[in-house]
Amino acid sequence: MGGTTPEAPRRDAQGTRLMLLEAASALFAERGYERATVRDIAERAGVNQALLFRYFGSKKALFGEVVAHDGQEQLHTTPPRELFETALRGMLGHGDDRAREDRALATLLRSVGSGDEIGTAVRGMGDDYARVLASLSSAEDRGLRADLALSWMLGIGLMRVVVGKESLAEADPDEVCALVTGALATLLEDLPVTRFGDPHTTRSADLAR
Amino acid sequence: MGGTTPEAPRRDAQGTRLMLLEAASALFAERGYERATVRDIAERAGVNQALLFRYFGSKKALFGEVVAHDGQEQLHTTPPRELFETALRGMLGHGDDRAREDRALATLLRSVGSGDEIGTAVRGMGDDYARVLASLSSAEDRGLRADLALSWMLGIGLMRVVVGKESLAEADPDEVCALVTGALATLLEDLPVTRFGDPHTTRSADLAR
DNA sequence: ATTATCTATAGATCTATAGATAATGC
DNA sequence: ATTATCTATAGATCTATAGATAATGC
Repeated sequence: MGGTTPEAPRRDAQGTRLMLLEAASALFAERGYERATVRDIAERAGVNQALLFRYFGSKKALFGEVVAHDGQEQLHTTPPRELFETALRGMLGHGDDRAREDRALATLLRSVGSGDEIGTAVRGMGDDYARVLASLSSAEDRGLRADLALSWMLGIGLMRVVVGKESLAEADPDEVCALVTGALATLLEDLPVTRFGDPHTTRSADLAR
Repeated sequence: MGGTTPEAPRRDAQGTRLMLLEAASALFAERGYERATVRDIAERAGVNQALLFRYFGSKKALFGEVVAHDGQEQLHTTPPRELFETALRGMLGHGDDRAREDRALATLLRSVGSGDEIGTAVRGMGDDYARVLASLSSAEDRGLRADLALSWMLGIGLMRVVVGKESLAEADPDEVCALVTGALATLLEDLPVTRFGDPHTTRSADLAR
């Protein structure tokens, strides 16, 4: 996390912007919109908090950029068929070594109930995920089925990341994936089912990172 | 909702306490812990905000009482086998005519990410639900399976109540129940499966209220 | 007299801005 | 000279408390 400081010049608007974006991405995912204060974000980025407003205008605008960027990143780097399992494994992984792509849904979760405008920003990301998942079914109600699958993933993230339920936190991610994808096979017929202990399907998502 | 004002005496500590509890229950479910301010709660109860601190000590303590009470109410009035579908239908119902029992999980959802102490208060309720659901399976990993089922219910509530996804909001509750309980049949073998259009299973939960 | 209720306000945040300071590029 | 960065602070909340006011019971 810290080792890649790119030896930036002392005055670099573009670099400072990126530092703020990265710090905001991490803190929003960690604490949600409201509890991540602009002062905390600026401090983590190593700059003064006034710069946040200079470069992004407002806290809300910064949040919008973070959500859009992080969400798109995971969507664009993951094949549709693997999206569900990749995102699910991102949720099941440990909070500390969470990669940037995996923050997107955690940010959504932790920012729930932070006002309507935030909800709107967050809804766009959910829509993008649901659209991809809907392509995995040919049923007439595939939109509903995709939303149900996404709901499950978010619910698991909710229990794991936010509520901190032990049985989910300590469970073998392979076993969780197997149970979930097995049950979901009736909903999304084109979803690859993780078989418990199958080295190919269980590894492919990990390698994709 | 409003019509049952019991013509209370003008000075009634016990009555005021209950008014505050009811107002807090509604507002916490509507906005979550942080966005429901003590002033809003007091105003809704029709009393001065200082009384909230007199009768409950702190906002956190009030939240704890609300969560404990509302959660227990639904758990005690619903048979285990019907708990999942009843709670799920409570999530799918409209926000306005939400009954008191159905607020419990909505409160949990909207208060996500509101600090560790709130998370702890809320975790207790989740544990109670999970314990009941675990009794519906005889598998060795029934704890995990129950948590996964609860996760799904919360995730659906998240999409429906908080994110406001249309396809879930507008979908026929019967159809949603059928899809979910069908997929969950592999997880909790003792869960009654809602068949689409079956008058008995689809009504029983509604009558239970 | 007791005590439920209200007034007034302390004290702690948090977002956002105006304007001063200082590091760079010419 | 330009502009990235920082200082200082306005202005808006929100929780919580101390003490005044007023409605009840004896």
